[in-house]
Amino acid sequence: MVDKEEYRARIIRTASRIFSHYGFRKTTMDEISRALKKGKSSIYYYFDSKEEIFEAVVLYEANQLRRRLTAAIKEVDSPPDKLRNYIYVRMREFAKLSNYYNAVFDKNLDHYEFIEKIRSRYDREELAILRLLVYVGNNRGVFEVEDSEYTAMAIQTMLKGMEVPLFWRKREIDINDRLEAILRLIFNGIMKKQ
Amino acid sequence: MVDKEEYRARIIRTASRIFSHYGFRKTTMDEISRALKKGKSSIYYYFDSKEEIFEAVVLYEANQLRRRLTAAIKEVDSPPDKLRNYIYVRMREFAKLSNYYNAVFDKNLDHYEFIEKIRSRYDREELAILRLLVYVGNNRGVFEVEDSEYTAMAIQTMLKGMEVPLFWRKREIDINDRLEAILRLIFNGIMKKQ
DNA sequence: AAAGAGATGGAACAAACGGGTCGGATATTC
DNA sequence: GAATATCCGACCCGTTTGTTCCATCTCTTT
Repeated sequence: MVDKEEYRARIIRTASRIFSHYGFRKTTMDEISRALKKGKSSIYYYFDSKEEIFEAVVLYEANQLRRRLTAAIKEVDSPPDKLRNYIYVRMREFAKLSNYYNAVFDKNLDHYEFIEKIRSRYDREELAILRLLVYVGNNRGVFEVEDSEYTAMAIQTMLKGMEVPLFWRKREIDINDRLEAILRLIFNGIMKKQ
Repeated sequence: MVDKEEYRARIIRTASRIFSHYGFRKTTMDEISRALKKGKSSIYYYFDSKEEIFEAVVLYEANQLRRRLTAAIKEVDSPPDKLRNYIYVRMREFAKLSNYYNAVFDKNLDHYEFIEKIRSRYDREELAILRLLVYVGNNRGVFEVEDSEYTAMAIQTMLKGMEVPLFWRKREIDINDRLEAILRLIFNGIMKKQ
């Protein structure tokens, strides 16, 4: 009763590890159960289907992502450092998550409208974070922008733009260069000239 | 005629990329052919079976490994640096190769005696490299050991010991700590005290 | 342009795989 | 020892996948 929820969590963590490596399609229930040292059918006592596990995993990963991003921001104090940290961690984490995306875009993406939900909620949250960062930096006089809201949206657009090659290209070419370039662009366009 | 061999090489490189990510079992012929932008059946004009491709890939990777290891040694001059470089690169490359191993140990390992051949040949080569490294270091007075041969064997044993958690454990715990510890051990047991 | 070798891919197939079900075994709780 | 919670072996059946066959296509060579 009590530890049923705990066991669900354990399944989620284990499945997450395997999903993130092989994607949804290539991960089998047999593998998950073997990793848990349980019979395949036992898993169905905790979850109704493979997809349900996947949903739970995606939700779990989304929360992890949120945790890490907020941690990255709290780690440093100045707004530019916060922003840089945020972008770095975001890149790193999204790269790790790319297997989920590949899994989703493999085929039949119709079944995964729940991801869109998570996604759009995350978008709103991210925008709020960016807006706050820009706003505070502006107040402290280290940034100098007209409108925090629209600047935050512009930054988010760039970040989203960086996801595309991350999720669609095979060869991981120049990701770091690209990251540096975008950071330079953001900061040179945002930092107060003196 | 001429470029048939070239095309085989291209298939090997492409298949290698996919195999190294998903292992033998989870990699499908369809994936390989799609990555090559060819029909699935066309591949069979160049290779007789999936296993034959896999064999070619393993051979190819073994050669790559050799190349990188010798390069790592040539990169620096002093024997301790050479040894450290060698071990670092060995670790890194073996970690990358772990998927091949997982593929092999998945099931039916009986079919893969050709890997044992490659492996034992590689063992002999590695021992020769280590022996030479220790020997030269000894001559230059930076190492101080009784017998190069047996010292080299001891080092090789340690390195092999490090493969075990790499290939069998799920969570990649403390690999770097372990590496550092082993490096310290080797050097403190080997460096000339002054 | 005919012939023929080199190369390609669509379609079909048998075998294996894999998600999910079911009935019962085993453990735990009361 | 009944009741309940948890686990699993065996099975089902639609799908996947390695491989083959054969019709086509491309490009020399004659």
